[in-house]
Amino acid sequence: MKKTIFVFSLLILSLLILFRISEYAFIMGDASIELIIAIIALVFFGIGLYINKARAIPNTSKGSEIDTEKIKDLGISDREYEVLLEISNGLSNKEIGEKLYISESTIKTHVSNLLVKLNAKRRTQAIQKAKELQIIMG
Amino acid sequence: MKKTIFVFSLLILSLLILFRISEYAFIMGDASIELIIAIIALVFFGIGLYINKARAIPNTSKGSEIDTEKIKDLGISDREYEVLLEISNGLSNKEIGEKLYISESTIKTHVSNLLVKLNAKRRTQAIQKAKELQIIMG
DNA sequence: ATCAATTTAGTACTTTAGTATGAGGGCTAA
DNA sequence: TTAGCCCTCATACTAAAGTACTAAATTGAT
Repeated sequence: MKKTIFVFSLLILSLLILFRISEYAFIMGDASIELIIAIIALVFFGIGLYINKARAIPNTSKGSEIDTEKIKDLGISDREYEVLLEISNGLSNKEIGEKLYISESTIKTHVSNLLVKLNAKRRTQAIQKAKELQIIMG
Repeated sequence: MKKTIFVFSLLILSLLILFRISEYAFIMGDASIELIIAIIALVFFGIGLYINKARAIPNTSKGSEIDTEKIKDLGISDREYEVLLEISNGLSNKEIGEKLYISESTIKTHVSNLLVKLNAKRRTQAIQKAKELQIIMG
């Protein structure tokens, strides 16, 4: 939700800025207008790409966005979610610790909390449940 | 592949057309340049959206089929594949054994073989690699 | 400033997972 | 029939994973 708002704000902002640039184009002369148009085309092309990247990558046909709300409902903290992602990438506790620059011991704490919150007995089950709940991508 | 070529051809064509339009803009007068820029922005925004949609769809509809050939190429046997599926369902070795009516010890053998064949160190990594190879569904 | 939640980390312990090896029986193609 | 793979199971390990605490520093909100 916040992301969508952010993206559209950015879009509007870009529009305003580009109109500003187009005013300068009058001063600079007609020769550079085509270049500015090309830049505008590229920028909006990029924005178009970015927006769909955020919502088009995942598993099934349409409703494949990550349910940020559900993560909060489950009481999963930011750090716990990071750990969850690394678990689904197949990393061991030790490897996750090294990647996030914290001790393996801390990872164990996070994992234990995750298992309770996801009602899972094992990390593999946590992966499966997290996918069902659409809080991670398959 | 053909789609990508088509899309990029369309992109280049659009660019040429838009430059043509920009020439008319000189004739039409400076007042409409901002409008043309807006149109260009919108068009390329749309193209950006379309491209990612075009590559997101095959990722789901086409890419969600199981590659039976690859399973054989990896030398994964029928029984091993069954075990792999249960692993991705989050079951423990003991639970898999009970479900398939064989001992946990046998499951361990299958799992060990799977890990070698999938070049994985852990069962979680095996899940991730199996997905990458499209031999199981996400 | 205080309260609640988060993040970090430790110890000590139990439980799964995974490795290495051996071994018997079944099926199939040469 | 023999060579080769597959499935089964076992023992004896080692290595991860997970539990159950305790506890301190940080941060955000009231």
